[in-house]
Amino acid sequence: MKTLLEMITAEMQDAFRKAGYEEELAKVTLSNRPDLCEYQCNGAMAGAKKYKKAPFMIAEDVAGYLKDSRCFETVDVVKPGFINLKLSPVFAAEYLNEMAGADRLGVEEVKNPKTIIIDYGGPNVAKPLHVGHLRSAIIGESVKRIARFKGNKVIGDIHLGDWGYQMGLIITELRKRSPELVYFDDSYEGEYPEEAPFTIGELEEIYPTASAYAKEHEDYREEALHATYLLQNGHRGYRAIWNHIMHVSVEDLKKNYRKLNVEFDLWKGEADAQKYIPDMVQMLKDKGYARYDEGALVVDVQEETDNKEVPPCMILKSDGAALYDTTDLATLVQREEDYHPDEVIYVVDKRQELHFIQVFRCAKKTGIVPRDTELKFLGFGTMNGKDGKPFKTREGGVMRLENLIREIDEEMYRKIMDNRTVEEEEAKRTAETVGLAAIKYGDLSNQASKDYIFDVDRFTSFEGNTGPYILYTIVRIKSILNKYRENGGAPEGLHVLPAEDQYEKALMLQTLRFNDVMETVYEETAPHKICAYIYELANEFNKFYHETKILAEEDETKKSGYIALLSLTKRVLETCIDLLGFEAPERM
RNA sequence: GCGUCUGUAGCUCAGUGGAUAGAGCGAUGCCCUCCGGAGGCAUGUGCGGCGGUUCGACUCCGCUCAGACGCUCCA
Repeated sequence: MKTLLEMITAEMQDAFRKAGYEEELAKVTLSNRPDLCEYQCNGAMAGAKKYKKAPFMIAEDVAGYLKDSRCFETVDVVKPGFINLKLSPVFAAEYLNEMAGADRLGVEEVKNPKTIIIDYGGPNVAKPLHVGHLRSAIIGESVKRIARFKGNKVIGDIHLGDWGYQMGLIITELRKRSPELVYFDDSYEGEYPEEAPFTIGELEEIYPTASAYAKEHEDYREEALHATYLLQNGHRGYRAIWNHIMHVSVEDLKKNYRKLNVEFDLWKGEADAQKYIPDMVQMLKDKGYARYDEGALVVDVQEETDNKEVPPCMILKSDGAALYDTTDLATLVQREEDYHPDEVIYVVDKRQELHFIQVFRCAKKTGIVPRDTELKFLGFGTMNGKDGKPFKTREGGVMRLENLIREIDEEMYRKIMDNRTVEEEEAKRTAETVGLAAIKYGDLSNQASKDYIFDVDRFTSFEGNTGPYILYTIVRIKSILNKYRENGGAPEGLHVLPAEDQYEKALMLQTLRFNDVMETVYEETAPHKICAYIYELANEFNKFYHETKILAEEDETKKSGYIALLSLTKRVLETCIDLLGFEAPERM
């Protein structure tokens, strides 16, 4: 179904046309003066110059043709030339009922569904997830759900960092500690053990140790680099270790992402792109895109319109090794072969923007992806602590994701136990549900591209613009609907009735906005606008709730209208939080 | 040095070229306290600065100040 703005804009266009003005002026927006009206059109002012006519006159002409519209209760022309609109309560109720009966609450799918790949600029294997990985997971998951909701085919690829120097480091450190392992015996020709010679815990300790050691010891570093080289060139034993590392790491990663309610369709990584590199490099050379610069193979991506220098895209180092430019390009080759995506969205730290500009340009220029493939960079800002500096543990180290989640869950658990007496088991589960909402909402309610301050106290609060507040509102509605059911009522199939007071109308108007909000959210890839919307919606509900006796209403018809409105509000809220990537408990 | 991004209330953040720039937290004082005491009202402070475009600018453009970040062989 059409969004509300589309419907009333159509009415407005009709009126502009009938009054002899061009339709383009007939843009209707949400009012910024709720005391005066609900929706407004400012087109008369914009048209004043063109028609050499006072805006007020134009507005009056147009308003004359709106008097009979079924959409509006009032149409006022004000001061310079504003056309102020109030929605007809009957029309609003009709719209809401239509929403309630439609698929996806009336949100239309896109006309031409796209195949979209989301690249989460993945974590490195063998390193624990830390807070830096939180944002790409949370934002990517939400963007994925939003795009799917609009009818696109979306493929999420974690895109692991599984092929670089860190692998060489781990192998080297492992060799130093246990040189007797068969992987290091070059004469060994048998099968390698199925069991990995380390646990995830050990792995997580090995990497930082090796990394630190290599910085201090040049020969060790050389060895690690050589091990990396051997691995990448098919050393049997190293390849076996690599398989172990992957297996152990991925299992652990899956466990952690499951806790975040984040899912990937693909667990590809840099290693998967390797086999595409040689042909790609050859192509770049053959077609004359690549040139040698100080021994390195590069592709120029500078464009005439640039007002700054854009360094060339580096394909091979002077020693012949591939780099991350190379891998990202080869990954695009692979994706083109496997999925032929219409769009690839990279949800990565915004500091990588220049790198992706280079890769995108190179991919387009050299035909690795077709011209009309959209390559989007969705850069997110840094998650800072309360001091405004990058988030750290109290000791100043990198905060592990598990610990952060545990901290939040414990805080939620305390609050839930304080509040009311629930079984410990339920409180624990609820704490996890609410805790996740607190984290995700805290992150997503900020614009993705900006740095933000992660404030545990604020995010876990049940008051204000927080996840828990939204969940509380949903739980409250659920509770009312359950009571209604217990008293023999059936919330299903009821109809919303025209609003009779301002609180009911306000709640209806806010609920109505859902489709328009989703339009904007999708077009702008802006999950934070969902947050802003449901916060307002929750507020409107709570005001309505406070002013209205719902279950105690004696007029059964009226009561059924309230229940229908609450059911719909609940569905809108639940749909929205699902798009944000979390859910509401039954009680809290 | 060059470039990108950010700058809105004491703090954390919204804000679609339009009318009187909004929330939350914190502060002060009230009200409600009933289907879940996570509710409502009132008071106070603000668009970094200077110009320009426009009938109209937090929003677009230029300059300037401040902060963050990035600038070929690590990702």
